[in-house]
Order: sequence, then structure tokens, then C-alpha cells
Amino acid sequence: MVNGPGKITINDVAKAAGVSKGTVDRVLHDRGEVSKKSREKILKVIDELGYKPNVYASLLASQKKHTIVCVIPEYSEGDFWSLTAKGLFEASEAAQRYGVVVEVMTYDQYDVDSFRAACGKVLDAGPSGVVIAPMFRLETLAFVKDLVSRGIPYVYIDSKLEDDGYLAYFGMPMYQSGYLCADILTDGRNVRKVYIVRIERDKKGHSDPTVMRRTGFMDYMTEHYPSAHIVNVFIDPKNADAVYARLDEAFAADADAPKMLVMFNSRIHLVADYLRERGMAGCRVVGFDVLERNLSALRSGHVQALIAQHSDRQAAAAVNALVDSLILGSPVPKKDNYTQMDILNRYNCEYYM
Amino acid sequence: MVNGPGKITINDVAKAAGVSKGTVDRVLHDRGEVSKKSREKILKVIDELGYKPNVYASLLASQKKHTIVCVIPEYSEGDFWSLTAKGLFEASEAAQRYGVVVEVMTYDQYDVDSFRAACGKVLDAGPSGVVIAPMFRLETLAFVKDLVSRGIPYVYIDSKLEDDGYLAYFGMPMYQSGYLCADILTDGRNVRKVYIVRIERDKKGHSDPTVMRRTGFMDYMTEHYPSAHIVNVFIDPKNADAVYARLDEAFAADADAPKMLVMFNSRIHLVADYLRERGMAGCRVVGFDVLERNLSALRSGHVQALIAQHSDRQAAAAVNALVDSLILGSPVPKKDNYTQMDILNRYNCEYYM
DNA sequence: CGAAATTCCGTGAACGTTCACGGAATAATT
DNA sequence: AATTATTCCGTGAACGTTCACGGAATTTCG
Repeated sequence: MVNGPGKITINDVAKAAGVSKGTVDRVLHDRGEVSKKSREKILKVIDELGYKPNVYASLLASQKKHTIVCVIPEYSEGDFWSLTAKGLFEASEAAQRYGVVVEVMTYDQYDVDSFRAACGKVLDAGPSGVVIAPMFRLETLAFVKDLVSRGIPYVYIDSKLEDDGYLAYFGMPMYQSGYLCADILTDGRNVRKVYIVRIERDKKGHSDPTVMRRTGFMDYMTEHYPSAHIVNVFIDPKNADAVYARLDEAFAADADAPKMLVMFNSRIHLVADYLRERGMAGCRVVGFDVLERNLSALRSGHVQALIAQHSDRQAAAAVNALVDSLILGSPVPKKDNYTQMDILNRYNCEYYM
Repeated sequence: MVNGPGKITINDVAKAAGVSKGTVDRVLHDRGEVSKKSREKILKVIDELGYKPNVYASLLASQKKHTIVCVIPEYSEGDFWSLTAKGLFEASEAAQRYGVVVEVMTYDQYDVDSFRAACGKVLDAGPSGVVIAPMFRLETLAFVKDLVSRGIPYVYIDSKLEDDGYLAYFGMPMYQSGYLCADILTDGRNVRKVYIVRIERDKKGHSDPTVMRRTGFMDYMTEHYPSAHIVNVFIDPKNADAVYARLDEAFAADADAPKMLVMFNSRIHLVADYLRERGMAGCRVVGFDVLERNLSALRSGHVQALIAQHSDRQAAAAVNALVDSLILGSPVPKKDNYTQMDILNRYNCEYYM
């Protein structure tokens, strides 16, 4: 019941207060031009009658055009960010019902300048709210400072920064995901050596989003397997041959012993491909995120477990939080929303999406 | 990136189709009194223009009051059904925005008559839609027949029956959850014996909701561990002392060997309590559902894993599906919605809710 | 063929807000 | 006191639907 049982309208309030609905509306929206006396009277009447504005009528009448702009890394079919994009599009559909337009703006996560450019375009678009998946610390901080100064609310997804002007955050607890990963990988077994496959990337201006995850992983290992040998292998994901060469090289010492392998980003499928190619069985392999390629590695048995998050839901939740606060004026219930970490294996992965 | 605001109104459609908005409205709501020709033309135009009705205008104009009644087993703080109830209340809040009232009606899951009574009250309330968590097969079938005859849509949660008049179903794939459970319990270990702890319940008129789960479990075992010995232990959950006695008795043969234990309902905490009481360590224990008591058993290490479902989200999804179909007239996208099976251990359980 | 029945459709008044516009009342200034 | 500024407020037209009403067009039938 939108209006409560009594169905009290703005007209009822106006009548009871001896003014017109226009005046009531003015105090309702703090639009000024109302004498102190009327104002107080109206407020009193509103309270007494328990008047609750009708959201539909309000939304209908105020043809406000809200735009929410989302800034995320470029994506292509099947990769990590495409899932986030999917969530954004879903939320966009729902938001349309409220007359809210959702725009997605992408940037090259390996190119600071493209991020700066994207931010500029966002500000030009004059959005009512912003969703941002940050990859560059300094530039993001500068950007949100701009947003704050313009009174534009923003919410972080995926990871957040240490400022606290954000309306909300939706993402995975990174440190804990690394800790959990180690537990799943080792799983009470004997552990002599663990390979961490990492990506060589252009480090300048770039903050590795998985660093906390690695920290969590390492902490678990030093707590539970202090004598285990941790080997880092760096690969260039863009060059398949080089990947294989690197792994061959790393495994040369004990070629056919079963291994423990882990990656902290979404590319574990690279490792799975390698293992299949080389016919290596019996390895214990754990990775992150539900890309289609990772799922098939899970099904084929080259990966034992994936730790996943519903980044589509996170994205949608971010948009919804913004819509709620923008349109309905409802306060955001929780600022930091750590989404659950899902453990996927071959038996439950089919029901994940 | 995403469509602009729904600029297209019913008037635009009317003009483009060469009719009046009244006629368009009639086809939008299947209110009849429209010639086949106009109808088709209008439908075509709607599709071409991508017309989306403005929910708010619609809600404003049609001062309809919808009520959704949910029939679920009685619950109390912290038990399985309280989570479902929580989801219902959350959805209720959202539904209020659309002027939809959500009512929850409970019945004693061990008493057919109370279920019958609840159904009667539901019908009296004259709801626009019903959410139902069925426990009694025959009575539920009779009930939904009544609903169908009155044209009241209903959706199943938790489990469903073999009729197919339901609008949607939200629940866990029970068979697979048992299969998964066996995989997690055994986990590549040697398995000689597994204890299944079950509940003695008054069987009359009662269909055990976990039977499919048990079947899945057993299938896994015969496939992977054909020689394993499966022992069923029956307990009465209401009598703690008797539970302990029964377990003592069952374990008498090999008292202090580490055991594998499993329960297919939400009461694994009973087993955990027993193990703590008896100081038995090193057992492998797997159960279902995220009751607070189960979570603390997980934290304390007496339970290794829980298989969980977001029954709150299922409940909310059920209400939302009904709201969508009632208010927005949008068809339900999927009839059978099998929600994901979450694997919880001590490292990821804190982020589950 | 004409009247009655039936089918189909347009009209316009709600629904409860928002907000621009213009005017009344009051205060400030000359 | 007359004029001008300022403050305050009422009016009414949107916003995009829904749906009752009445009438036009078409069909049916004697």
C-alpha cells in the first residue's frame, strides 16, 4: 500500500493546512518561497495525517532524466569484464522503468590515458551517478574528487580505494579469497611445492588488482605450510607459445611429478590448456572467475576448483543502489558489500549461472 | 550505449497504428473488443517502436490493490524456514512500491490439518497470487487445483510437485545436491564406511523432501565407492539425550576411528553438538543449509562443509516473479529456476549472507 | 431491406504529483 | 503616499496510463 491505509494525498494535506497543494509541494521539496508559519503548519499536518507521497505520481510528474554512467575496463565476449557488463545491461533494463538511462563507458585497463579520457567524457555527460571499477589509483582518486565537488554520487565495484566519499561498494573480499584459495588448493594434502602463475604486465601507474589476494594466499601458506616452496612463474598471456615455453622451463626440474598450480586472475584456462596439450594429469589446479573457458577446464578435469563471484550481480546491485538513492531517495543500507565467494567444482558448476 | 529513456508512449503507438490509445490499451491488457487486424497491427508497431509501458503511469491510473499470499511452514528464529521468511519480507518491501501487499501464512509441517486450514484461509483472502512451499503432496495438489480454477497464479519454492500449472519454481536441484555432497564428503579419500543420520518422522501423509538428495548421494557412492559401507542412523531431533544414545550405539563397534557423517536436512548441528560433547575429532562431516547453529559448527571445525542455497533469494525471486507478472504483465522468463549450490567451509562462510 | 444485435473503437475524465506562471500581500524605498 | 521590490502563494497544465461510456461500423436475422 503505497499511501498507507488512509490514502492521504497532497490535497488532503493542503486542505487541512489551509493552503494549496503547490505550497505543500514546496515544503515537501524544500523549494523555499514558503513562510515560516505555513511551513510549520504544513509539516505538522503531514505528521499528524501520516502523509506519504505517492512515488508513482511523483515520478510521473517530475520527468527527471537521470543518467548513470558506468566506467569499466574494455571487455570482449567471454572475458572477465563481459560478465560485469552483462550485469550492467540487466540493471539498465530495470532502471529504464524508472526512466533512468544507464551508459557504459570503457577504458583500456593497460593505458592510463584512456582512463583519463573516459573520466573526462563521464564528466561531460553530466551524469546523476557513476559506477566505477577502478584500476588506476591516483587517477581514480582525482576523478572521484571531481565527482564529489559536483555532488555526483558514485559507487565502486570490483575493488575500491581508500577514499570514503563513495555511496557504496560491491565486490569480493580479496584477501580472504586468496586465503580460501590456498585452503582449497592444499586441501589437507602434503604440500612441497606450489606454482603461482602470474602475468607480466606493464607496471607503470598500474596497481595489480590481485595483490591482496596473493597476500591472503601467502599468509595461509606460511601459517599452514611454512616449509612449502612457492614458485612464481611469469607469463605473457598474449603469446601462447611463450606461455608454454615458460611453463616447460619452470617444470623442467621435476617434469612429471603431479603439481599444484594456481593463478590469481581469471586466466587459469591458460594453464589448463597447457596441461591438456602436454598430457599432464594428476595436477591440482585452482583458479578464479567463471569465464566459459574456465568452466570447460573445470568440466574436463584440468582445473579442480574455481573461486567465483557473481560480478554480474555486483554490477547490477551497484546500479540499483544508485537508482534507489537517486529516484526513491532511499538511503543505501550498507556501504561496503562483500559478496560471497563461491566454490565451484565439476558437480555444482552447471547450476551457477 | 543502452537505450535512451522510454520516450515512446502509448499515444505514439496509437498514432503509428492508426488507432486510439484506448484500443492500444485494450490489446496491451488483452481486454478484448479489438479486431484481429488492429490487434496485429498494434502488436507489430509496439514491437517496431520498442514501446515499454510506463509502470508508474499505469500504477497511478489503475488503482489496483494486489495481494500475494505466501504459504510456508512455521518457523522460528534461526531455523531453516526463517531464512525463507526473511526473503519474503525483503521482497515484500520492494513490492510495496508497486502497491502490492505480501502476506505470509504458516502451517505446521507435521500436521496436515493445519496445512488444509492455511489453504482455506488463503482462498478466503482472495489473493492475486500465491507462493507455496509444499510439504503435503495430495493436499497441495488439491489446493493448486482450486487456485487454477480461480485463475490465481502460483509459484513453488523449495520443492515442487508434478503438476504443471505453476507459474515458476525456485529451488535447489535436489538430486545433484546429494551427488555433490557425496563428492565433498569423500573428497578423493579412502572410504570404508559412511554414516547417514536421518530423522524418524511421522510418515503419514508426509513426503520426505530430501529423498531425491539421498538418491543422488547413493548414486555417487555406488559409482565411486561401490564397496563402501553405508549405515543409516535414525534419530528423533526433539530429544537430545535420545540422539546421543542412538549415535553412541551406532558408533559402538569402532568407537574412536575417524568417521564420515552426513545429514540431508538442515540439522547437521545436532551431530556437531554430539561430536563436541564426546570430544571426537578428525571426523569428516558434511551437512546442508546455513542455520546459525550450523555455521558455528563450521567455524568450530566440527563440520567441514555445508552445502547451501540462498533460500531467502529464492523466496524473494518467487515474490518478484509474481509481481512482475501481475503488475508489469511481463512473462516469467524461466519456469524452473534451479538455484546454485553453494559450498561453504570455514573460510568463506563469513561472507555468505 | 430494415431493424436489432454485435463487434469494434474513440473520447475524456480520472490518478497524485511537479512546477512554471502570474498575482496578491507585504515590506522597502523614495 | 505612491512606487518599487520582495516574499509568498494559488492555479492549472502537464506526466502516461486506465477504463467507463457512448457511438460508429459491421453483422445477423426476420
